[in-house]
Amino acid sequence: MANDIKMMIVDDHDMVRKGLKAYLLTEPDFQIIGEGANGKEAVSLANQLHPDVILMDLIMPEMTGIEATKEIMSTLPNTKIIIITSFYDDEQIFPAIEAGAFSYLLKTASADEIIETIRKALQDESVIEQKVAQKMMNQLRSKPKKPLHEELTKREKEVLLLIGEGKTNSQIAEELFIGLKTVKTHVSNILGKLDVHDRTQAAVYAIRNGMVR
Amino acid sequence: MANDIKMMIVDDHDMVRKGLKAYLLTEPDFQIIGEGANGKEAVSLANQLHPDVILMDLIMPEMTGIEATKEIMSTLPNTKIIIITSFYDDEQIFPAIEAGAFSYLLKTASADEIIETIRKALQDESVIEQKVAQKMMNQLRSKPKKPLHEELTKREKEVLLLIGEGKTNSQIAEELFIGLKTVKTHVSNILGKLDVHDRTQAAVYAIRNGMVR
DNA sequence: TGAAATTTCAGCCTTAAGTCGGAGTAAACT
DNA sequence: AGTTTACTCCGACTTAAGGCTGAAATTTCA
Repeated sequence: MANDIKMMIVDDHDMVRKGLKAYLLTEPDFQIIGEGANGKEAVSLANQLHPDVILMDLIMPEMTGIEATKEIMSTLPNTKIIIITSFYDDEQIFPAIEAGAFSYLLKTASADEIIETIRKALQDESVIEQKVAQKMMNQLRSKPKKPLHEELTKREKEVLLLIGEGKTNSQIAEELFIGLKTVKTHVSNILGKLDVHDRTQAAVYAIRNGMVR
Repeated sequence: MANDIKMMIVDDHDMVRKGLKAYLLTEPDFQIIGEGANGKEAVSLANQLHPDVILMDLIMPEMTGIEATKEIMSTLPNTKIIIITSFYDDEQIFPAIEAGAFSYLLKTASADEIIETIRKALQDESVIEQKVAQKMMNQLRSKPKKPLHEELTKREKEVLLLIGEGKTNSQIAEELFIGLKTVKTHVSNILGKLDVHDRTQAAVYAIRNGMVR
């Protein structure tokens, strides 16, 4: 029908797409016009099909949900993109919203929550899952100064990457062709910016935030 | 029916469970007798329901799939546990098999693959996804010496867990009510067994192998 | 062009981390 | 009973890590 809501589902797990479909097709006016398994597919499908709503996962091969969101928003800014991801990659929420995502749900959400989120999105109301919002608040409360992580410089990211691989300062110095003292300076700055107390915590942080691998 | 295959699905994402169900209920003799959202639920449900097959995710709150697998295998050793997890937590395969998992699939698997894997499991044939098997081979090739990790003792695992959270030796000592020297001894032994040179590498190892979180 | 940020490096100082060797106790296995 | 394994702890020693201060060269950007 003409008034049906046209939606796309983007997730690299076929069975998650099947599950979402099972959720959504209980609503008579919901129509699923396309499915994608990664960000690239999402972009090209969106440009062909012009969906009203896109349900999108974040972690996908080829192109992440965040990159895809950015691209889609640049050509189809009226599309409501709803991120549906797992509890374990929170922290991604700020980049996601910055990229243009409209709502942010967890995969643990119930059918009703998802359906409600979609309907609200069409009326320009954002939904951010309580758990995620809570985490946001905690993060903001615990370090009111730093914007989550004070942006690391390019060099600092390189150093952090090597820390996350378990390298020592002198190994890092060799690898980057700089002095040991310089590495120490970078490490000190990194620890300060990430608000952790030693390299091990920095490594944990780096891994948990997908800056390594 | 009496000859139906009784199955349980364990995953913390309701929509993944829905998707799997959609897959499985296309087979007339498949019967889903229970669903669980974490390892603890899996254990108690399994003890009540005695399923033939359990489809289990690895990363879950409360109790991981690996721990749950161990517990279930200790009381119901004839249960076929099939791990269905995402591409991003490979490396887990050795602990999973050690724990008693029978087959190991990725969430990207198709309906046919999953159904086939279940039928083979009932005939005592294991299935390990090709991509995963490939990674296994690579890992074995790169370190043929140690049996992947010389078994850590219970205490050592506790210590490693805390290292993986970025704790210092004295913090660990306090938390476990033991002396600093004792912690150092444990750390030294852990580093030796894991064949790494410092705690940061140990933390990375622990995270990558799912011993933390 | 001038200001600000980044990258590089130095010295000094403190402490956490890790190694080595030794040792006692309790529990588990043979 | 005897042996092994795990857990606990000690002392002495070496080194890597990290804090603090200061500073020069380079790049970036307004």
